[in-house]
Amino acid sequence: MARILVTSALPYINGVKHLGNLVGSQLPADAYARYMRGRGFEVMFICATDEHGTPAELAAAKAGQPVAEYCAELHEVQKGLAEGFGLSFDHFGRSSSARNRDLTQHFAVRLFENGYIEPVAEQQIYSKADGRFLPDRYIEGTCPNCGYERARGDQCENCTIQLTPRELVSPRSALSGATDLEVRETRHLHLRQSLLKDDIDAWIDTKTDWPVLTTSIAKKWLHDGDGLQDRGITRDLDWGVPAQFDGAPWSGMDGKVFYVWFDAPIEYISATAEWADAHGLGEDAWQRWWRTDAGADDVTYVQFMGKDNVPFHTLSFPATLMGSGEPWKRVDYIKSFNYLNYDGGQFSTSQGRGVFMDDALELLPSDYWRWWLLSHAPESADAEFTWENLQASVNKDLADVLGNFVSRVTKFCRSKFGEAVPEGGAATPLEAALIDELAGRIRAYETQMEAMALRKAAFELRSAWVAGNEYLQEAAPWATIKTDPAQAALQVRTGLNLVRLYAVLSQPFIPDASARMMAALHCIDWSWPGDADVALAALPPGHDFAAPENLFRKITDDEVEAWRTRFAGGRG
RNA sequence: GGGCCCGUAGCUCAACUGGUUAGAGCAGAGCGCUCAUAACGCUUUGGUUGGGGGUUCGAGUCCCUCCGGGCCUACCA
Repeated sequence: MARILVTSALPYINGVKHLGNLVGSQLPADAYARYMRGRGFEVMFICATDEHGTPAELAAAKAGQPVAEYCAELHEVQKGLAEGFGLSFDHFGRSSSARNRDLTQHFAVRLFENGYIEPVAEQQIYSKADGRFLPDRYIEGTCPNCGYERARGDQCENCTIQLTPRELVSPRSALSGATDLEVRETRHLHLRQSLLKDDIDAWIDTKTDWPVLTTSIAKKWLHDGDGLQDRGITRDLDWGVPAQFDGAPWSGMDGKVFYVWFDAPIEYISATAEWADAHGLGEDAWQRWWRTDAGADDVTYVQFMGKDNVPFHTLSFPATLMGSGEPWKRVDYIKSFNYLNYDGGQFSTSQGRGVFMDDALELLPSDYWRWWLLSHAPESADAEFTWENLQASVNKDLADVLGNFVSRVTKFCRSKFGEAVPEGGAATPLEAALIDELAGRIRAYETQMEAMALRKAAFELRSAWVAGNEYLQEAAPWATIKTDPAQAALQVRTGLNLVRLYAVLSQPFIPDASARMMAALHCIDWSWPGDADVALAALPPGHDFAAPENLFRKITDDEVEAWRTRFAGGRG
């Protein structure tokens, strides 16, 4: 049977992620992975923290911690939050792992041997006061074009002109404000992706089913200006995968590390190896997911990411894999997302604007967030988070349509028949119509989930919930029971089976609620509904259950008001 | 500057390669039900598809233009 490999873009290490980050990669990847597992596929769902790079060093310095310690701590924080949101990773790794160091160095050697890496001498700005080379955007100065005094070394935010640090008037370090900057010559390794441009271009051309967002970004980079450019893949930092190591076929890279965007995607592979290590499995256990010479040919590989990550996943990472000359599995589908905005503006990590993962779990159970985020995922355009919208979705969809359905069925049964599935009655055209309706919804839901169309899948799921309420209203067992108790029993039995069906279908979106529904039904049968009529007979007469407490509470107007004020800006 | 995306009902969104009268959910109005979390069901009011021009038997969909919003532009990740 085909296997599904799912990776989520790696969340960066420098702090708790906001809901926009979550909905752009990890959460939809989780829903997809859960769905595929539910359908019976063998799934490997991989994520990790992305721990290298300048921002990590700066965040550690700000926290007054050694960078390794800082990353270890934040990794645990992010891991805990992922669990809190029910993200069902098979492994949540770290790009700073030994596995990733070894594999990153391995790829670099292979690329060098094949002529896709070369050392290049560059001039860079060194800050003596900071004791380090400064990336262009960490240099500030006055824009030579418009006179804006806080222009960055790569671009002036005021007049948008492209700059180099040496063009800035009175340049200074954005870190310390130091002005004793000097130009130093330094050598770096470059990934010669320009040599692979045509191969990548041809490969992208075969991906006609990818989102426009994905391919248009890739094509832009491939064809804009002089086409795909070579890229420096080393940096003058302490924290990262060392670029000089035993067996390196070059010299002079002492004190340098690989660029974070070189090693981060490799961590997808390394994290799978970390998974194998953690389970005491051999090399073949992870290689069958990644090496086409070790069985990965029947793997379908899907990546989830925000649109800002697309260039690295469509160009530089494929270039790394292709240039290695080794049989690595390449991505089959890239699902990319637009941005989620917060109440009329952008979520901002630096400004603390918006709702962050830790805040969210403090306010409401994860299912509430999962439902809103997934049913409003920014698939076709940027989407907007508002508290009113969250309130409306949670109260109406979860509490009223689904939660109340479970409540009315289980409590009615308890009061009239006791807490066991009642026996008797025979199906009528009413049940046949319900089955028809559900069969259509289930097939549509499958189609949308397989296409990773989360909003549409959520709509089909909700429609299936609504069908239960429509059925109950028409069947009206509270009236039937007065004249035909056996028929009322059939209607209630149908309702109880609908609860189980909803638990199975809803699990990718609201796993905790699904688990509670199944627990209340004393049921462990999570089998996917192939035929709706079979699915509605899963719980036989006599099967006992326990009517659950309300599955969802409602969000009050007072809470909405309080939260809007609290999260307007200036977090912590 | 260049490129890409978007603009559809009060709100959030649909509408396969152009094809009947532009559809849902929420909000609003009316009716019904009373098992259930004052929940549910049925009916219903809202649109000159951002403006203008063009192609076509036919345009939300294609072309031009203008307005508005967003993203990217390679050293943040």
